[in-house]
Amino acid sequence: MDIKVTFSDNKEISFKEGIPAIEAVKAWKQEALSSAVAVKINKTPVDLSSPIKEDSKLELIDISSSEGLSILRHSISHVMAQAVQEVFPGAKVSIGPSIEDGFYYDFEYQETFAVDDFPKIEKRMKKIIDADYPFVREEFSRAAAVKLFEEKKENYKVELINDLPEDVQEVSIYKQGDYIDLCRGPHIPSTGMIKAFKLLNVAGAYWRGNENNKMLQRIYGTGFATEKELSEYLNLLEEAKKRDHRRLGRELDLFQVNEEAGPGLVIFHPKGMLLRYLIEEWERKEHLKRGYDMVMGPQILKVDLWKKSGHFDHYRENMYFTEVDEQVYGIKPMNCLSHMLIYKSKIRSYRDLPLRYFELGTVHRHEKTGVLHGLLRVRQFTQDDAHILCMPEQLNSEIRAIADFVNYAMGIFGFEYEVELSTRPENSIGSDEDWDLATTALENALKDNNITYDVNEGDGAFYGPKIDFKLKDALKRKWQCATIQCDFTLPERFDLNYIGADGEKHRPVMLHRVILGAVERFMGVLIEHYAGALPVWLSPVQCVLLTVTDKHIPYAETVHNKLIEAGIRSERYFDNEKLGYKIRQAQMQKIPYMLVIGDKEIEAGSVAPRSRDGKNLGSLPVDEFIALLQEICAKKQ
RNA sequence: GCCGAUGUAGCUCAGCCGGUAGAGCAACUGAUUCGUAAUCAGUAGGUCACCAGUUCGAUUCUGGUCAUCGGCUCCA
Repeated sequence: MDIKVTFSDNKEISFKEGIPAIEAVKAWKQEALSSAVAVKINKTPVDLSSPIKEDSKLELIDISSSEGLSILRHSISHVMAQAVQEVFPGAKVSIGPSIEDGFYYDFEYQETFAVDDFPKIEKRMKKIIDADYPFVREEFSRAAAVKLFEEKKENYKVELINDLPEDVQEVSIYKQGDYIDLCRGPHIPSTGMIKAFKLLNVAGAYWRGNENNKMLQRIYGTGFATEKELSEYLNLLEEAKKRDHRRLGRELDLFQVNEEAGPGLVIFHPKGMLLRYLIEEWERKEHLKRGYDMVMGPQILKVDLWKKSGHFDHYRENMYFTEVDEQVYGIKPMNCLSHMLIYKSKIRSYRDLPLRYFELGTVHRHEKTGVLHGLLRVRQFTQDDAHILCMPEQLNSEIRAIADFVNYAMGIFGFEYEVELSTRPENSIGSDEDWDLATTALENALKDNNITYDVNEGDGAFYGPKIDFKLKDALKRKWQCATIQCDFTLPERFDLNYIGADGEKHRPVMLHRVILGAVERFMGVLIEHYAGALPVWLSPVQCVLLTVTDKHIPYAETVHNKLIEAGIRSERYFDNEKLGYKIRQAQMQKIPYMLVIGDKEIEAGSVAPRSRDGKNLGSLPVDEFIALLQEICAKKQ
């Protein structure tokens, strides 16, 4: 029987039923095959060798597409697994998917793999690639597959098969050479198609991502269609290293994390503190503009209050405690408690709502040692925190206002972000009804505002669901900064009320939210985002005066005073060095403007600005330069 | 917390098989007074992360602790 195949250019060709996709493609466009890794038959990605069984739409998956690349990388991970098992007999395989920038494969092996083993493994991989083994797909019954992997002592694969849903009767396996792996596919036609790959690092990883399970050894690698793309990617990794905020923090003298002081505790140096001050000042003004009240609570509160809020039961392992006069106090890991007490200090009317309490609140959290990371993950940090107490019917507009605020703020810094809705976790407090209400409120607000979002099941806070805003840094890592959490529970536990229009008591709803998140983390992300070259309005030093010789110092002093007077953060660099040297130093400090002062400038009463991107702005009267800088700052550039 | 790696001068890094340490840059001093990314010379600087053990002797070997890095888990 003949079947009809429609290609991507809408051309239709008839074939015998069961013809391999690759043969059909040959009849259509032979040359398209050279860079095709797989095909989609009626939108389902399958191997090029797959038979076409019915009238179908056929699309090629090219190696240059993101889908094609991920198939290629998945295939490389199989080749790596084969190589690892050949080099290290007895190594057990588990899973090996493609990921955003490459792939990994998790192994169990009695000895530990080291980066030094990579050349051996890579050499073996090359051999496998040169042999050009085809990837052969076979269907197995569940039982036969279990038997096969049991014989091979691949207990992780057996576990994977046994955990498949009951209605799954058949599984597919892939072979290349002597290597057999349980895999859904699709794969590239043969190993010879792999042109560029590299193993990157080894790390421990829990089997199935569960910390109660055995830890396996994960080898990370990456692969590309061409050598050129691979080397571009490796260069990018090098570049990313250069903009690591920990390195820049030291080079630009912004902050330190000192072993003597303690892990995860940041010490801000003058320039770092100035940056922080500038961010915080901007934020305070933005909050006042948007109807927030500034408040401030104490750093420690009696343990009973933490018991009342539920933190003691659900967050204790992350908290620090201290004892004063035989009374136990909890050092705050969150700012909400004081804000609750402020609300409770008076009888509130529905006319008072919403109330928006804002605090740059410093909190302490006992984070596990292994997660600490520069400014991005610390044990003491300051949140730009606010708690909004409102009537349920005000939730939607409040959430909208926060989302607008976040959007505005991220726009200032030029960050892209993604939105996630996180739902009820296992260890949580409150009734199902309240969780439903809260989750629906967040969801509706997102929908009403046409905000696209993903759902993150079970990832909410213990007291309520949340909307997370994840922004992307220079290394494409996503960082949670802004978040909105909807909470019916704390108002209940603290018995918060307002008097409604009906004269009766009602329960307000609370939103917890942050815009930048933690100031420390945000600064870390900012530093990487700008590669240390902060915009002028945030630069701790906005311009530096460079004298050509000592005799230019008196004039440069008068210019400096004028700049300082005008509120510009100017620095003097009058050292007895050649101009080129001073420019290099200023350049490495990423100071936005270098003002060269020599005979010409003294004569003209001007400065000669050079921007850090290497442009000379010619000779400019001092007042004009001041006006220029002020204009740039006003535009938050 | 878990897996692995690492810890030598302010920074980046050498230091073979155990005999108490070097380089470049930075710093300091002097000379030089110079026009858009490194002037020259000299000087100083280290309990080799910390604590034990093995040894005649440990930066080097062994064990432990702490910290950092790459991941996992967790998270602002």
